Amino acid sequence: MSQDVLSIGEVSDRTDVAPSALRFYESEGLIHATRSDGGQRRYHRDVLRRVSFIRVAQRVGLSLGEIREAMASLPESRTPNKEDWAKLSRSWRPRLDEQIALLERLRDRLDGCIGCGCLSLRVCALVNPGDEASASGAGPRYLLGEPPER
Amino acid sequence: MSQDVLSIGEVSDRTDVAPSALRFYESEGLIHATRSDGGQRRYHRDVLRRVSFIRVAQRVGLSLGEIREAMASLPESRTPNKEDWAKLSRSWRPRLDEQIALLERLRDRLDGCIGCGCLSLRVCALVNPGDEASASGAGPRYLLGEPPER
DNA sequence: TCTTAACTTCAAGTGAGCTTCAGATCAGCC
DNA sequence: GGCTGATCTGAAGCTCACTTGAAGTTAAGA
Repeated sequence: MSQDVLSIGEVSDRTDVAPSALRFYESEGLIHATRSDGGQRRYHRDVLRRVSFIRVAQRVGLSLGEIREAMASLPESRTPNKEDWAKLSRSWRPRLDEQIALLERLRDRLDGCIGCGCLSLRVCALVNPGDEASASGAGPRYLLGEPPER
Repeated sequence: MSQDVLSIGEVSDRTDVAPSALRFYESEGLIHATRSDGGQRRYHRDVLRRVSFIRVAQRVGLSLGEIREAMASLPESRTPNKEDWAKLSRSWRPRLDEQIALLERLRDRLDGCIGCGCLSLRVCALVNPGDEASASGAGPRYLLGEPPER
């Protein structure tokens, strides 16, 4: 088949994404397919990039909903080009930086913090890393010099 | 109540973990409680540390099953001390390092890779970061200098 | 033409990690 | 003793991201 259109099996083989997942993505509005005379899915090569984008975006931590939203910003009037995709994924940068920073904090504080009483408090930055208020406000007690609980 | 034993509400308040989740953890064998005469759960202060450990371990990416397994290595004969917990969490270090490295690779290659044709191939390291064979074997095509697909 | 692998749909199932609900009981305080 | 909020159990429900199954159809190669 492989000239201009791809069957679901070919897309599956080339993206390493199961046919069932591709059908699921279609049902969720993430990818699109035309149909053969007999009703089988026929994909434009473009879908390979979309599927790959989905997989990478998932690794970045995006939900399928967020990914659909992100892809909605691609140009509809023409096939998205390299720069369109690159622009889209550059927007992940802050998110990635944040995630990396979180993991590094986790790693670097592990030794000093895990065993201490502060872990039993809801204000600890390790336990509630997303809690900005606690991080800059009340603050992790072990950083503020409060005695551990026990 | 707060002297030596804690009610489920108190544990919930202090760990910011819902009572339903605490019951669930108990049913999964992750934490333990004694009972009052009337049958209500009574927790030893120790449970605060266990619950906090569970939450932090989840952030590191462990499943509840792995966490249960990890905690099984804690001494049963005595209340685990700071060093016991610290030792346990130090074992996360390689895992954290690995995760951080993965995200950094992702971040650093994003610009050069996302838009390129290699993303449609199953060998791309961004798409299949866990695939050791492809990473060191066939290798990401964009690194090997193959022309992009389109 | 025949064969058969690949494809179709729709509904139901999976697994992780909980939450919600209903109806009943418990515990702390006046 | 009585009130009221906290807690109990067990079953069912939920979200996410898919997979599986059944029963039937299509399409590519000999």
